Amino acid sequence: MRTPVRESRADRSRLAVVRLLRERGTMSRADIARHVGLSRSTVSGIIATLVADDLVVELEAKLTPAGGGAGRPGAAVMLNPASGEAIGVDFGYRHVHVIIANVAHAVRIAKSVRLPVGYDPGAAFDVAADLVRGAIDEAGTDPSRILGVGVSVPGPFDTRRGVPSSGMPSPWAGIPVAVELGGRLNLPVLADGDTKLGALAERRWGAARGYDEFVYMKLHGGVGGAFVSNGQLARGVNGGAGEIGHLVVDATGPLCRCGNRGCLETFVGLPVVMRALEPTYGDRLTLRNVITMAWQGDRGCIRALSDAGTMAGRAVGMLGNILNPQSVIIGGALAAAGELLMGPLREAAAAASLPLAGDVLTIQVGALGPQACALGAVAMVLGETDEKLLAAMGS
Amino acid sequence: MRTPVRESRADRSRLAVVRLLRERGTMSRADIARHVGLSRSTVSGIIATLVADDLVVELEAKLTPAGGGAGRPGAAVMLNPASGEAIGVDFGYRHVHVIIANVAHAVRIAKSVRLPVGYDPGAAFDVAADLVRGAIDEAGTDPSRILGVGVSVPGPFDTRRGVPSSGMPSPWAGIPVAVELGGRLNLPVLADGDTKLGALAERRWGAARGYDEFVYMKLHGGVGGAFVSNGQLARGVNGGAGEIGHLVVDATGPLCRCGNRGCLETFVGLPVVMRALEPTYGDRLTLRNVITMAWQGDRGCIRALSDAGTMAGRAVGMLGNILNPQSVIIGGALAAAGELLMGPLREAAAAASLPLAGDVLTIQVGALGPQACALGAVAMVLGETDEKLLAAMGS
DNA sequence: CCTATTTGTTTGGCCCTTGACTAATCGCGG
DNA sequence: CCGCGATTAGTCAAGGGCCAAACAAATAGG
Repeated sequence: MRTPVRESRADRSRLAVVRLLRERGTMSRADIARHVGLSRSTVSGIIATLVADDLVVELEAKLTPAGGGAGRPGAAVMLNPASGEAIGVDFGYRHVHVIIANVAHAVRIAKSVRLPVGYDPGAAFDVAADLVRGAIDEAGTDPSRILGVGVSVPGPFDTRRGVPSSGMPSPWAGIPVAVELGGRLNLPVLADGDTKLGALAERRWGAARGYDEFVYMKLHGGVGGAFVSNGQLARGVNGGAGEIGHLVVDATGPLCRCGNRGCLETFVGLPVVMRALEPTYGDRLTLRNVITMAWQGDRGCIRALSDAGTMAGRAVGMLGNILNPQSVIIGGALAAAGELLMGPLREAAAAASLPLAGDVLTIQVGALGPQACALGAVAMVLGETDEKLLAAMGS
Repeated sequence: MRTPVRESRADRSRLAVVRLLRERGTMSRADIARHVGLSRSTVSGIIATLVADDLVVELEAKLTPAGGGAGRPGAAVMLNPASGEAIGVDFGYRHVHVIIANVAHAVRIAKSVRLPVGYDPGAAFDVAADLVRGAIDEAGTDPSRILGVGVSVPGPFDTRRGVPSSGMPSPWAGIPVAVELGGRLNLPVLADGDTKLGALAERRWGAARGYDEFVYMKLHGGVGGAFVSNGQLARGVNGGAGEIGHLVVDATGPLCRCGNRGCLETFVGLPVVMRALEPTYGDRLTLRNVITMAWQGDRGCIRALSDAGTMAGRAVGMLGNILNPQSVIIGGALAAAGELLMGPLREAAAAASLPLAGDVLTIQVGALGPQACALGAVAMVLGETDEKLLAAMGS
């Protein structure tokens, strides 16, 4: 019971080559052959057809051979940057981010608009659609060259049904995101959960490049995450895999809206951290303020960040013990606190880790910052669109 | 950098067919073609070569066509049971189990010997080797027809290095199991961790048949487990993935040898349960006694099992929330307590579950009982041996 | 009996690999 | 500086694996 679509071997090979080029940028034909598992001669043929279709260009630059020392240098080939662009939309905790990137995954435009906390998705679609149109204008891109729009939605996402999962009460639950935004933009739209896309982006272009076993942890308005094992993103049955916000880190802790006590989300997460500082500093505080004040030595801010780090670290330790990843990548707005957060986090994680897991585990800050999820959305579009692109060119 | 071994497409196709037949038993050619993704004509050819090599036999029995109603019935083909047998050895908490099964995965012999708790692996190898030789004699199997021996070792296993992982202090840590037993038996030996093999067996022949997202939880001397997601077993970097014995279920609980407080293993697990009953019942109690006494209404025994179930259920809830599996399978000796354990377990799991995860999660007792790990060892041998078998026959 | 449906087999043709060959570079010794 | 072996990249011809399409066989249902 495989995929019922009958795609020829040739098409799948072309697809594999394009995907590889997308991930690695420029490569020689021999390099491609090694990575994709085809022979050099076959790859040469495939590249020839791709060049004929203007999907791939050959550069003058020569690449040093694989052996390092001697050997004929390879001719660099890459995806033709002019062959298309993809748009990433990230509906965040209180922003919408939009980026446009070309098929070589170079970001050309990045825009952002602030939204009120707890905004209504319906209104946000309108804002996002305007933002996207503005970005397209600004980039001067012909709409026909846009391969698609990827959307990052907060919280878990049910990929099978194509809507945000309706577990916790959320304004996004059950909203057909792709349909809503697709209708407004008249472009193909794909959607997935923010943490899954963040992990995808960090794996392709960020701190988890080449990792097959890692955990992505997003410390933001809420707390979420994603697990990659055997090089594959775990989704679970409903898209709930990786959702670590309600992992219990202290069974005697405060009540959580989920009905348990001491969920990670009751200790970490933007609103919790800010509320802890509110009695002292009032409610006009931003996270950016807190971080700079902490760097300047403010004890309260330091403590708020360090407490969050400690509890997150406990969760990291537990996840490390049961998943044994090579790395845990910390993303989300709180990650901007750097060592103020990561120091206590690492310490707590080390204390909770078994030697088996802890000895190999590295804990890193994500490399893509606030753009991670939007970049993941772009990556999703580029990955999913390859097939259509090739099919269209096949004529 | 794929696998450097160059195996021809033809070999891989043959392998896929054999693997499928191993999993499903008897099938028609058309059925195989659908499942393995090849065309009917190609499968016919492959089956012809396998029949010529005596690896596959065609039965007189006819199978009803896929459409249900009309259509020519298919000819049933299956692996030739006479083409080989595999041996599974399970080093348990205080037993060694040995089984012999043929390539159609029918168990022909099952033997078991008791060992002292905390036995020395060196001595256990001798016992196991004797047991295996005895089983071979009893089965009247020609040693040349034995494809290999699979060994199940307690605790995590580092597949890359081929030895039990050396995280917690364990008499098994670092022992080259395959070499030790292979030297004594002069047969090819493969080894892996007990929980990984238990999960493999439950997935192939037991309660998790066809599941691509599930958690296996072994409640035995220690507490361990395994995660399957996207149809693949998670191993992590060191084979530590799935090791849930030190998942913290109560941060204020008793100290654990790992240095944390309230690990699952401090509440569940055979020694803990028995020790709780020791003041009242003395130390001559066996788990079997406890279970029968509990069924007869003994409040102490009921409570001991129910307490274990409750704590295990908390862990199940947490794992369900972060992994979102379709099922959690409970194996190990404690699972024999049935509803006495599972009732409280299910209740605690339900209380801790988020709706997103809990609504789809089923919690079941493993179907293979104490043979699970030995059967997994057999499955491993059969799976790994296919390649050699085909290579040898290719001549 | 006839149609619809599915299975198993046969045949021409495409995709891919193997092996050999040429091209291009590095490192070495002279 | 030049020549030469070693090594790698890219291309070309021969052959094998696999598929699609057509066909024969076998059954259910009307």
